[in-house]
Amino acid sequence: MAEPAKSSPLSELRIALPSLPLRLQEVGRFVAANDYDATTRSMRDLAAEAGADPAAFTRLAKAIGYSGWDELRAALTEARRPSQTSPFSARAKGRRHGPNADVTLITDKLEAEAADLPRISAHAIADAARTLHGAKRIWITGYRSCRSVAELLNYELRLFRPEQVQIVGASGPDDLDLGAFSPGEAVIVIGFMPYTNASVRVAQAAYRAGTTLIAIADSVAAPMAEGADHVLLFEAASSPGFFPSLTGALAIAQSLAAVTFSLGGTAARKRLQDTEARLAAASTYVAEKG
Amino acid sequence: MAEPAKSSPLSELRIALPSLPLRLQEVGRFVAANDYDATTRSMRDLAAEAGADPAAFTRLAKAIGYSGWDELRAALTEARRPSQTSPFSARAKGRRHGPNADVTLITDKLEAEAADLPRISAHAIADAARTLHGAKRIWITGYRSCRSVAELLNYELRLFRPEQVQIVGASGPDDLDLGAFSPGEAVIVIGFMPYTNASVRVAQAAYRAGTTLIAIADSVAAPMAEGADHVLLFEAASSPGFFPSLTGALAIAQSLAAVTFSLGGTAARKRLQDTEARLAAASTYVAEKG
DNA sequence: AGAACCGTGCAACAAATGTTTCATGGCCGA
DNA sequence: TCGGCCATGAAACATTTGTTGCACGGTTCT
Repeated sequence: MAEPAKSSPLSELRIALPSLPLRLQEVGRFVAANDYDATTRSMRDLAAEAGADPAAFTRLAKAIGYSGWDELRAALTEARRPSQTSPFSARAKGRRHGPNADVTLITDKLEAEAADLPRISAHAIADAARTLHGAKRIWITGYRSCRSVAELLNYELRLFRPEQVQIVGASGPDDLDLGAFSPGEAVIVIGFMPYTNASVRVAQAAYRAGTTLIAIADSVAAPMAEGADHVLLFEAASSPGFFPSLTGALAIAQSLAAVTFSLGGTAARKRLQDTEARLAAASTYVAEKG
Repeated sequence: MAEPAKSSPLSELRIALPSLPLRLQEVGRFVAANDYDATTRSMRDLAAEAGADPAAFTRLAKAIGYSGWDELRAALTEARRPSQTSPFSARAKGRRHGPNADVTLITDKLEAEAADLPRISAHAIADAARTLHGAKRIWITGYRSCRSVAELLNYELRLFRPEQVQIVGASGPDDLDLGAFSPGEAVIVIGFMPYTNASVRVAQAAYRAGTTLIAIADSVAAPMAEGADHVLLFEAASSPGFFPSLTGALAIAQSLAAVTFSLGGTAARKRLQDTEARLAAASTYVAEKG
């Protein structure tokens, strides 16, 4: 398992796709999108559903280096075969060094993050969401790496409450927004150790302004959690790697948005539909293929 | 006698098994034990491996109530189809509308996300990281909600490779950067369905420019994955909630950065220390209390 | 413009598929 | 022991499979 990994037939297909004739690209995409049917149903059957010529499948297979459709399909079925590789196999080998050290690192990291997720307090998130639901306005803060989480939360909340949500500092220096904080509003601060001075300043301003303060942090002792009405804890340091993990923080943010949306009921749903309709009208997204 | 509920073709088979002729029992057991091969390989092929007569398979199918082997195999194929069967029946059971509905939603969401993390391909990430390690320059793209993941990846990579990493469009319109792509560089595109037109444009530009294209997506059929040298898959839709989950994408990004850092060795470590020292000198962080 | 080329759909091909028939051999009841 | 029954394997069947040759239409190069 030391070699650069034999690429799966699907990735071979994907790599070759752009350099293929138009019609072959179509069927290639169809195969990639329906690879399970590709392994089970017949070539003519697939051709009928894809609205293409049966011969195109044979030609596609040959174009990406197989002797024919039969061989491509055989490769696909082998790739799909339920692997008997137990999730512990990688760990059982227990090699910390050598060519597989990277894979081991990733596996450990993912497993640690997966183990941390269920430890997040759902009750705390639900409570915080109720607060958000009642807030007149929602401010979101996160600096450095936490900025990414802040932006996702901002993005999702604005899908159904566009005028009431914004990132601190979005329209000018952060300091300008700090003065705008007022009671009845909610401020969300995201951070973990080492804590950024700026985030603590925001938290303190929020507290002094009498807003509802929600902290997403790695510890109740975090400085931005002081005086917070809600503290949502995640595990940042249990995962290996050179940098703390933000997976937990992101999961919290997503759940927070999901419950807030749920509390919003019909009104929120309508807002979301409006937003989606506007995006569709602007043809932001790639049209779905039939 | 009432007909047993025909849950799955396999259980039908198991029930009828004892009342079958000896030879048919053998074949039936073989099918039950190798149902994946039963759906993919041919009848004669199976017969050869089972050491039985091909006709026995037709007779088996008829004996348990199917019109022939074709129909039995079709039933087995449908039973094995991956998408519809969610690994967790949590979603199947009706969502409660009581006061605990929110907590249930969060718990389900976190559990689903935790279950998806270990399914991420560590090998694919390790391969992609090796590519990043050798890249002269790294471009990162992600639009709309994926922007958050893109920014985190950008942030972490810049900690130890500051001059060689940047987000597409960071210094002006995206289009300006597209022209700057050149071989030896790597372009990372993050996206999931529905796919943004802009991200597809970036992917195509990257492909045409001959850069190494790395796609972080929810499907190998994603348009930005076409022609990609590496595709890192995450599960976006398995988690409940009004919006797809980005937890998997974030986990991938973090692992990617971690392994790339690891490959960087001493040089990367030194760069990281320099960055940290600079941040400390600017007193970005709250001083640790003794 | 002419010619060479390529992508594409159609139709015919040989091979392989699932099914059925038939002959055989063993089993049990009369 | 004979006669009917049924399970079983081998071979012949019609169908479907994947493949390939061919002609048409469009593009590109000379």
